[in-house]
Amino acid sequence: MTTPYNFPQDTYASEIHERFADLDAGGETGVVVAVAGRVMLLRAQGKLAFGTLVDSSGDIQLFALSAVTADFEEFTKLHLGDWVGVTGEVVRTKKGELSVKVASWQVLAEARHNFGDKWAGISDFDLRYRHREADLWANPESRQSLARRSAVIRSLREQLWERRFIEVETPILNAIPSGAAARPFVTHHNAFDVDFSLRIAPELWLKRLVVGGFERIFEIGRVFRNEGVSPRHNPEFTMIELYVAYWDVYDMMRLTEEVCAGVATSVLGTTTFEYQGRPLNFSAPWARRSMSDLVSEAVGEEITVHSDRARMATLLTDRGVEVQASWGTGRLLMELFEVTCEADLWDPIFVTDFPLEVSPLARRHREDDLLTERFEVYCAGRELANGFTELNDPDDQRARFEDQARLKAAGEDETMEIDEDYIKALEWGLPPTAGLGIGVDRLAMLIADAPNIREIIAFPTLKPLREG
RNA sequence: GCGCCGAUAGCUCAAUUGGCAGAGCAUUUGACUCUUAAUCAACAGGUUCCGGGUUCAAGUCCCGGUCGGCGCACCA
Repeated sequence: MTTPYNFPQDTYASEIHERFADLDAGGETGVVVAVAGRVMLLRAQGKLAFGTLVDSSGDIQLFALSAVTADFEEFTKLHLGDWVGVTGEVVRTKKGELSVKVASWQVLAEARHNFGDKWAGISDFDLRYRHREADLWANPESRQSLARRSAVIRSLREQLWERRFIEVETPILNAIPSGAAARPFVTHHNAFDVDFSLRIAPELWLKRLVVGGFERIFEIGRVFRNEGVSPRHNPEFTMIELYVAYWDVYDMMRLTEEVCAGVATSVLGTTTFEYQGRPLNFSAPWARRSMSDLVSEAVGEEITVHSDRARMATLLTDRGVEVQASWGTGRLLMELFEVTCEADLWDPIFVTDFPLEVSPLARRHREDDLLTERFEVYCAGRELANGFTELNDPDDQRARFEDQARLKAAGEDETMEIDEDYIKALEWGLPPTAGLGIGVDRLAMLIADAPNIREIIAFPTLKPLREG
């Protein structure tokens, strides 16, 4: 079948509804429009036919008559899902349905597969994710989820632009993956004959740009972590990281709650909304609690990084966690937090004062040597963001990397590698700086009320089907 | 990677205790000048995810595998 190379569409379904809302049943307008979309319903009835044309804005009825419509017989044989371009007058039928009275029409593209049951659509997860294009068309809520994701990212950019941030890009191919504790994907560069890792975080590169003089920067980009999938984890996901010179973690907390609340306002028009049937309040300011406060409350006794290690280990063992010999009180505190608190945190909250032991890139707390000026935001029982006053002392940074190396030697799987280039960058002078990372997919999940991260990723990572 | 659950027509789903594999929609054919998930009539549509096994008989029971969902782990 030869199909046209273009079609002079001049309006959308929703525009027709807005413009001719007042037209009476049986009324004519004399206005000829050219609309395009897919035919999703078709009711042929002898010498009349009614179709429902769906475009990106909504739907409009097509009203075809054998006396008026070119190639009427063929029109009645259109398949559901076919793209058509239609030209005709806007009328309202006797029964009151606003319609385009089809004068001429053409198939723009055939649909050789159907879009599922016209009532139930497509619900099989495997089919939906492997052929997302069909899911997106068949299930408007899928399209809405992705549209909301897009609106979230747009809002983030706009709010940062308003605050004089500039957007930058840093390498995805890295000789040394760093900036987080995670296993990387490894790939190979042929010309250099060397292996590169896909980035697990852009963090170190971004701070090097601050050293270079960019005082307010952000990057929105894909990061890759070689780990399992879950309703909240995709091996490649989108992260926004931003850095502000001269700020500390407390300045960054204010920005975090403002920007996230701003996203909710611009996408949903409110900072109070429902996530999975439960009210969620994004209104700033957000609660702030130290990790040790939360843990102490949960276990019913005072626990801090200065607590007795054996006691903390016992508390963890009682809760079924296998305690490693290499863990200090900092790691134990965080493990306790994860076991006793994380899942119960619903409205966004800054969990502050992270142990130094688990925060190799964050600056030492000004009031406690075993803590850092680091927070993580938890919301709906999961981590949403991570921020801190950046460690800008090259000597301390070297010592932290060396601690990581010791952990690796002690058998820890995921630790940071010593990055000499990064230490050298710090030696050129990183001003006091605060940094923030937000999991964009997770933020989008909350805003789009998506139960599963795959819903807000256009093409989530799937296991390929094996041959045979 | 481990555990639980699932996979039946293009789509959405049925199928009693192990007893001839079905419906609606879509497709095909026909009727119909105001339909709204149009209606009516008819035809067609199956490697019951794949491979073994038990049985007179397997969609159903058993074993192995594939993919997916959820939980755990890994990870944030």
